[in-house]
Amino acid sequence: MTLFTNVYSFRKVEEWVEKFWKDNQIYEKAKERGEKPFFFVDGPPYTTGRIHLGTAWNKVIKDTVLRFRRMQGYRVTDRPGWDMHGLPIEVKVEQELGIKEKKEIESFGIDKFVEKCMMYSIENRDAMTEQFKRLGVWMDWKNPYMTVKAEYINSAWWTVKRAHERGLLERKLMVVNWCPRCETALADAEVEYWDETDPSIYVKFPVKGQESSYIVIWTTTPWTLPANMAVAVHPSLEYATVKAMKDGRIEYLIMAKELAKNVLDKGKYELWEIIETRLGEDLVGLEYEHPLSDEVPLQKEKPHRVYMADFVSAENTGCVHVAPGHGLEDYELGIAHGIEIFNPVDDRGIYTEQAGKYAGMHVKEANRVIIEDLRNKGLLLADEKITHRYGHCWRCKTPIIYRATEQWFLKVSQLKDEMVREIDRVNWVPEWAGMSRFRDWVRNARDWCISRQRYWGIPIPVWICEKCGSERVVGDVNEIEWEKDLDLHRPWIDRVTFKCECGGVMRRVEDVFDVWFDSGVASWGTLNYPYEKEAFEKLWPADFITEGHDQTRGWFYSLLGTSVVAFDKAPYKTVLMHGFTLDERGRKMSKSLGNVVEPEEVVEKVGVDAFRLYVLSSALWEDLKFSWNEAENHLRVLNIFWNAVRFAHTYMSLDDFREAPVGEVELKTEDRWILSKLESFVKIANEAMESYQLHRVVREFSSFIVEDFSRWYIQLSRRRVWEERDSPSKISAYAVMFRVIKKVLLAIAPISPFVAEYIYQNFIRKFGRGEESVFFERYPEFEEKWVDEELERDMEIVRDISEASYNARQKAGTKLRWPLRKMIVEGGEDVKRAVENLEEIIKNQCNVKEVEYVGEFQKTVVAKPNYRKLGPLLKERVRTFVEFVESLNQDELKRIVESGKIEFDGIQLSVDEVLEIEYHAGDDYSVAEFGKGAVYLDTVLDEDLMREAFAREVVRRIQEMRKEMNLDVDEFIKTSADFNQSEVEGWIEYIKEETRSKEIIFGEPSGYIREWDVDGRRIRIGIERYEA
RNA sequence: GGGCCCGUGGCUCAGCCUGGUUAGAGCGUGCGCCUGAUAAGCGCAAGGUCCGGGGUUCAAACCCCCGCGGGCCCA
Repeated sequence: MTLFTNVYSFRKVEEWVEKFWKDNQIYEKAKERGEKPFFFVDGPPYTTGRIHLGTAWNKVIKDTVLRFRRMQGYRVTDRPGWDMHGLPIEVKVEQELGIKEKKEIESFGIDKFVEKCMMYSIENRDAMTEQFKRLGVWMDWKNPYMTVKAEYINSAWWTVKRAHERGLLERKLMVVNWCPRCETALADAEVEYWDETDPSIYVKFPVKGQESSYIVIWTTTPWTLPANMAVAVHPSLEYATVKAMKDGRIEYLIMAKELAKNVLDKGKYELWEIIETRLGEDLVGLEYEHPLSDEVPLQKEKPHRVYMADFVSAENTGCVHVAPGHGLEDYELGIAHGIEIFNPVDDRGIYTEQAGKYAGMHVKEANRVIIEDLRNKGLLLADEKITHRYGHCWRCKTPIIYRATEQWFLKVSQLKDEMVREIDRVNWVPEWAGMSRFRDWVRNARDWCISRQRYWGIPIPVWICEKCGSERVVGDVNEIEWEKDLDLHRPWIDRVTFKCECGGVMRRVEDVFDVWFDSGVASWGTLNYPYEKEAFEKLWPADFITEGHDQTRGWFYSLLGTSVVAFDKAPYKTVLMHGFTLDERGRKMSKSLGNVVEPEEVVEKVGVDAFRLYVLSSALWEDLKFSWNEAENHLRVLNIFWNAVRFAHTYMSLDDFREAPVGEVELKTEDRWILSKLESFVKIANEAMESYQLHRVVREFSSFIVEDFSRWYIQLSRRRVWEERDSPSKISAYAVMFRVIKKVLLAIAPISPFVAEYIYQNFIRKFGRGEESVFFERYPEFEEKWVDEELERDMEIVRDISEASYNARQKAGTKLRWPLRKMIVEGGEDVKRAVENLEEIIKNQCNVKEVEYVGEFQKTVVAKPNYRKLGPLLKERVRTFVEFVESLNQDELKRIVESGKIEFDGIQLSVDEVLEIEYHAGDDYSVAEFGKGAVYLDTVLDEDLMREAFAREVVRRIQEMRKEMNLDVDEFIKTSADFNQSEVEGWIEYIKEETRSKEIIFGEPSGYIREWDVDGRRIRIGIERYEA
């Protein structure tokens, strides 16, 4: 392939570079480089089988940071991780096998089921690995950490043992989120909330021994009523006993006073009055009969009373139905007062025999039956529907229930202070990610339920003696016999038993870990600690981790929790929190919305480098609204960069250029300027990379390449590359371009590695010396000695002046190709200095023969009377006023304008009102303003200028024709044209030189002939190859 | 209901931490220009209640408070 094709073909670049890296084992070599350790821990993606835009973004950030650190000379830990256990995969495998219930898994065979899960997760891992590689992510793909491996399981077991030793592991009855389909406990983090419509009922609980007297409660979960054990009221809330009539019957209802009207309306009571009020605390001890005691006979035996609780609020009825087996607050109240924790619901969400009439019924269908029963018994005060946010299982989307069950907990609520202390020591990017968001989350931390009643997970390493109940926590996989990773999983591990000191047999508890616990031990699991100790002792804690903001409550938290349990220390030093990927309108990407953009599609369309550049182009912690347009824009930036390099490459090749230090060549002003800008860019790039503000690097790169290098420096320098061989000015231009390209390349190599490596190999190493790979270079350092801030400021002004001059030309309709005699620049001292220092550049860029600075341009003030205002004011004197104004000379006018007032015939008038003031630069000048001044362009073309302009028009057209003929850049031609020689008199040599014409014949054109229209004038030009 | 974040031309985003000329860029639109890096590029123009309101200040897109809208997390 041609090394620098005229169009930047990212696909060819990627292919070439991929092959280069592979053939030369570049990654493997890079991995072995570096001195100081940089310990990175990969947040393990769950093995779903496909990466999405967010996962791609995540790994691109990681890869960029790691490449940057490598270029700084660090020895980087780049082990990727895979989160392979857990319900999501179990659910997928169940679907594949057509399994609907948990017990079918047992009949299918836990061993076969778990093997399937293993296979499935490995297949997914492989597919995702390929996707990540395609994004240029350099990680140790051959040696990832996997939560299913023995070494990793060992890390988890060891951690639990540590918790056990510190008294932080506890088995207790607790109300937990429960998925009745998956038949397991769920962590808070595994519950998803969305709107659900449920019953909203008001129920009357008969007060014991008082005819027609009731306590009114409200609930959205009628199915929990069979387990009702108490009613809670707020101690300081005012409660009323209401005498109410409905259908001719009188009832006495107890509820919060302020809510009574609302409740009674719902109950359609015809008449009512408050007969008594008392505080909640005075209701304590009041006994009532269970509303379903006929249906649930067990309830007849149990006591039911009113208790007070602070969690009660003045909503609904102010009396809260308490079922300690089905609610966390209920449970806590129950424990505090010794109320029985009654739970007549089994793992599948089906009532047990204890539920009497409802036994065998699913709780959700029982809702309806219970409501009917209450209605029939006259205990249903009102029956409505409510739409509210309700929790669901994150995997199978089944609505969760709350159940009191025996679970294993890590007592992290005891470690809150330590965790907060550690959070403060971490460098959070952005700062608020840790300081506000995460701190709040940790302050509310509850004990972490780490047990799940499932199959595909790390088995909880606790064995309990059947006889004496003593516990053994295994902290090392080698305490048991095993050969392969699967042996450590269920069901094989369940067959392992120990002999207890008492002579009994110890069996493992059947639970497996919450998957969040798996990834929570990653900071040492990735180092195989404690299976291997050396790396851990050298590296831990992590220098850097990064994940999306959902991981605040997820991985950031689980890592911190396990780490404080095990080491009383945060496992990371810097945490970068990034955003979510949304669609262009800011909505979540989802299959149902049909707005999912796959990373592959993007890479297909704009290439890996542009993709990476794009996703790193805006603040990382903000959500990324994916926009095709923006992605394509970044391809455009790379294309400009490519063209700039191609430009340099073309001429350096022709001249066999060899790298020359810019310190040893004669620099022109523009050279010193671009070198200064280059250093400013490098400085920002370093600072931004170091502080993980990757988007600043991207932005500075784009603006430096597009604005400074391509649009300005190369434009200023193009003529120099056409100078004769060995011209010092040409060599210095080459030297400067070489340095600029090299430093810029190195600076963005971590972000866009393919194009950087390509240019490095085919440009830098062609004209200069270099390492085997761009990634073996040091990240470019800021060299202050090249910075010239004054020059940068001057040039900024010059660019403004040039732009203004283009503007002025546009107004006057004078093409830039036409030379003009003179331009006057008006402005302050800084403008003066810029014009003086950079006069040549201005003349060149603005195509003027002379540029002159003035502090203030002499303008003519023109005052036009405003007749509409003058008429009513002056009536018949208007005419004399106008004559008066016309009689004023320039000095007088200026004075009047300055003072803002004009005296006429004894009255004072406001200039703003009666006159319209205009400033005329003179007909020959076209004016345009810029930030710090204005330019006045003399737009008159005299005959000399006309000839030059025409000559340039001709040159331009001959060039066009050369290109059409596909001539080589340095090929000579013979030119003929049908206009008169006198029209270009004085410019013939110029035309010959510019177009490499050996001769010009004025007469009938020959060779390749074209007719042109030059500003309305028809001319014919012919060119042909010159044969020497 | 609570915590955190975001709200800047039609669209995507800088700027806000550290207040200070006329609030920038790209895309899109219109009109031009340039061109041997040009299947490119460049300029100009139109387009902004910087979400709203209040406060602090000589001065607020920026700092503070209160709302509104969106996102994430939680209850």
